[in-house]
Order: sequence, then structure tokens, then C-alpha cells
Amino acid sequence: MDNSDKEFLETYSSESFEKPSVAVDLLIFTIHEGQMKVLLVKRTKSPFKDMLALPGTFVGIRESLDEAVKRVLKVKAGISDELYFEQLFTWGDVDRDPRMRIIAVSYLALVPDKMLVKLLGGSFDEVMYPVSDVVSAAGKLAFDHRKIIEYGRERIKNKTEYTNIAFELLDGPFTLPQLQDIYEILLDRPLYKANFRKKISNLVEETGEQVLEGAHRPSKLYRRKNDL
Amino acid sequence: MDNSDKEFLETYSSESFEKPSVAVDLLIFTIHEGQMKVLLVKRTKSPFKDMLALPGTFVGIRESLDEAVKRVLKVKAGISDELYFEQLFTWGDVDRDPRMRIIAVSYLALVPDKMLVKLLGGSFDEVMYPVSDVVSAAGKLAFDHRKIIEYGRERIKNKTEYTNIAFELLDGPFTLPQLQDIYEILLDRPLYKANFRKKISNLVEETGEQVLEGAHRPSKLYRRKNDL
DNA sequence: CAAATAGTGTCTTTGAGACACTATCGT
DNA sequence: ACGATAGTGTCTCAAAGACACTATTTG
Repeated sequence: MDNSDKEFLETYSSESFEKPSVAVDLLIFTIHEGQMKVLLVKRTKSPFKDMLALPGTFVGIRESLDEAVKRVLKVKAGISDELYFEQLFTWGDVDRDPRMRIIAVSYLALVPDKMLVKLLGGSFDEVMYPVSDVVSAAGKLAFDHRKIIEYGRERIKNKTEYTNIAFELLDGPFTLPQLQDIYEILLDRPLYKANFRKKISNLVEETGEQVLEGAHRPSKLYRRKNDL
Repeated sequence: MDNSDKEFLETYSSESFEKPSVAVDLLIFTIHEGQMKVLLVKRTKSPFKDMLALPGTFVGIRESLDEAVKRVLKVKAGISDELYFEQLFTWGDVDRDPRMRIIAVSYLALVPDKMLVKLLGGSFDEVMYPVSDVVSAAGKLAFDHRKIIEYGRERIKNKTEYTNIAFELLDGPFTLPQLQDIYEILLDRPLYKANFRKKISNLVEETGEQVLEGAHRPSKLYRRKNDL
């Protein structure tokens, strides 16, 4: 460190350069029983006491953003498996937290519901909220978290159109009707079965197995083909 | 502020919760003389003394991210006009700055070269660097700024495919060959003239004027049609 | 007229969309 | 047989891509 570095640090560390805090907030999405659901925690303290909020944490001084995200996934949802997550947007409005200046880096994580049910067990329904419910009911969500959820939902929708992100919500073999359900929920519109199958046919391969779940033709099981 | 708030703030403000710094870094892009160019400043101090870096600033404690961006645009490029900018990505690796922990929120701004030439005058060529030059020459750029530039270039390329972002690089009337040039540079591939014109025909309207610039048929001037 | 760039017409190919059909199960 | 869901065949239409043509200028 040379002299100009020292100078810089002294100037920067002075009181006039008060620093904002940095947090990560997570959108942990899954598809369960025909709905998109998001993990929310009930706040126990003011501000926004008793309201719902996204799980998050402050970013440690020796911790990257991704590490902070993984820490939240582990602590708040018990997830230590590798799973899909991506950075969404960084929210920096001055008054987004009434207590102090907090800049929030939001992340989107997609988790197969099977995995969440296994991890959360009976408390699954207590922490996973249908997205359409929480964004339509005003006043339920703390801070600017409603805006963040809507932003995230829009992002998944768009990425579903031009990527294979939807597969991240599946764990193990699946049927094409199951896959189509996920696409329809993410895109929020019905799809023609035949066209859908044409489109994803080169992404999947049959396992050879079938599942029979009712008085009708059984459906074949597929797995995701090794990405090209 | 109630008791739990006070408690929170006391805990959080203690030494064990050292805060990272937050900065914004800007990618100020333009198209000039057939090339994509980016504004870079030469560092006068260690670390990375004499190397090139993106313009940026620390985010003030009572300043939103967007306000910090506008401040940089004004101070480093003299731009006070309204122009297109969007948030790109937030870079949070622990060691991205050797002096201290800095989390950088990167932004992408598109500026018509006409505007920059007017503002910067003769120093235009001293601060606007061809993107392909600076990303290919290793060791020219400070910090992780090379990675940020490549990320930004990729983002523009993608958005050019499915948005009308390219128009942000034009100021006032333009010819279709000019517009096509911009698209080809952003997309980094040649386009068929007839197809290109079909695609953008509903976005533009003739001004009635023409420009004659050589021994060949003059080209018509267009303006952007009011967005639908 | 030739050289140069601006601008248009049209054929082919690809893929999205719509819809009708067949297949396989339980009762 | 019938109700229910799985799975397929094929027509239409719009857009992307490729290419050849015409138009207007200067020298």
C-alpha cells in the first residue's frame, strides 16, 4: 500500500463517508399443487412487525454475495444442495428501510417442491406462500418486498420463454404433462400440448418407465437430456 | 423507533459488523466511426496506477443508486441530459479491490456519439476507447473492469435482438443505412438490408428530407415513430 | 456509361399456433 | 362402451433468411 492508498483510506473512512449496509434478499420459488409459491418469513420485530418478508441477511465483510445467498438458503430453508440461483436486481432507494440505509441485492432461487417438502416437512405450508395471494393482498409484505416479488416473477416468466430454466423446478424423472404444467404456471397461459411437446422434445429423453395415476392412459417418464 | 429497533441498531453497528463500501461503476457506450466505444479513465493512483478503469463513485449515504449514476454521468462525462441507462449487475467478490471491500453496482448507459462529441470536444478520442481493443489487450484494465465490460457488451447484444435499445444511440434524424450500421455493430454480424428494413419499418417514419453524401443515390432521413 | 450506395420484390424455409385425431387406462 | 388423460399428425400463417433486382447520384 503506497501513500496515495493511505490518503484514500483516511479520507474515505472519515465520518463524512458514512457507509450504507448491504444485504441479500432471496426469492425462493417453487411450484406446488398448481401454484407458484415463495418462501416468506413472518417478522417478529418492528418495523413491519407481524408482516411477511423475504428471507435475507447482511453481507459479511469477508463474504461474497453468493456466499451470503448460500448461507441464507442453508439457515432459512435448510438447503445445502446445489441449486439454481441468479442475481436479480439491486434495490437502493434511500428510504426502503425506515431504520437505516440498506442496499439489498435480490436473488432468485428455484427449488423443486419435492426437495422443499423433504426439507421442511409439515412446516412447508407455513412458509411457502402462493405468489398470487401475497402480491394481490396489499399491506401484507414488509419493506419493498412486494415489488421485488413481482420483479422476480416477471423475470422467471421471461426466462421461461427463451431458456430451459423451468427444468430447475424438477427433481428426478417427470412426465410431460407435469413439465407442461410448470411451463403454464410460469408463463401464466395455457399451451397447446402438441406444440409444447415438439418444442421440448429435443431436451428430454424417455427413461423407459411409465406412471399410471388414474383411469386413463399412463404417461411416460422422462429425464432431462444432457445439455447440448 | 421502538426498543427492538434500538437493540438491532446497537448490535448491528458494533465492530463485529464491519460494512462493505458500495460504489456504482458505469459503462458509457457509444457507436462512433464504425466501432463500439466505452468511456474509460486513466488511474492516477495505486492500485492499478496508469491503467484504465470505468468511471464510478461511492454511493452517498443519502443518495439512491440512480442518483449516484447521474452524478457520475455529470461529473465524468459532462452529461446532464436524460439518457438511457439500466442496472447491469452487482459485483461482490471479496477481493475485487485490493484495498478494501467494495461492492460495485454496474450500470450501462447508451449515449449518441453526436452528443458526446459535442460535450467532450477534442478530448473525445482520449476518453472513448474501442471496446474490442480494450477487452482483447490483457492487462490494460484495472480491477475486474474487463469482465464488467464484456458482461455489458453481451447484454447490449442480447437486448438489441428483442428490444429497440439501439435507437438510444441516435440523436435526431437518421438514415436507414446508419441505423443498420448500429445494429450490425451491436449484434456483431451482418444483416440483410431488405430484411432489416422490413423489421424496423413500423418503428420509423420518414421526415421527408434526404441526405446526399457521395456519388450515389441519396438516402432518406427518418425519425423514430412515437412508441406504440 | 460505370461505380457506388439506396431501396424494393419475392421465393424459400422455419417455426408458432390451432385443431383434430388416435391410444390406453379403469369402471 | 365411456370417461378421462396421454400422446400424435398435419394444416395454416407469419416471420426470418437469402438473393436478385431496380433507383439515383457523380464523374
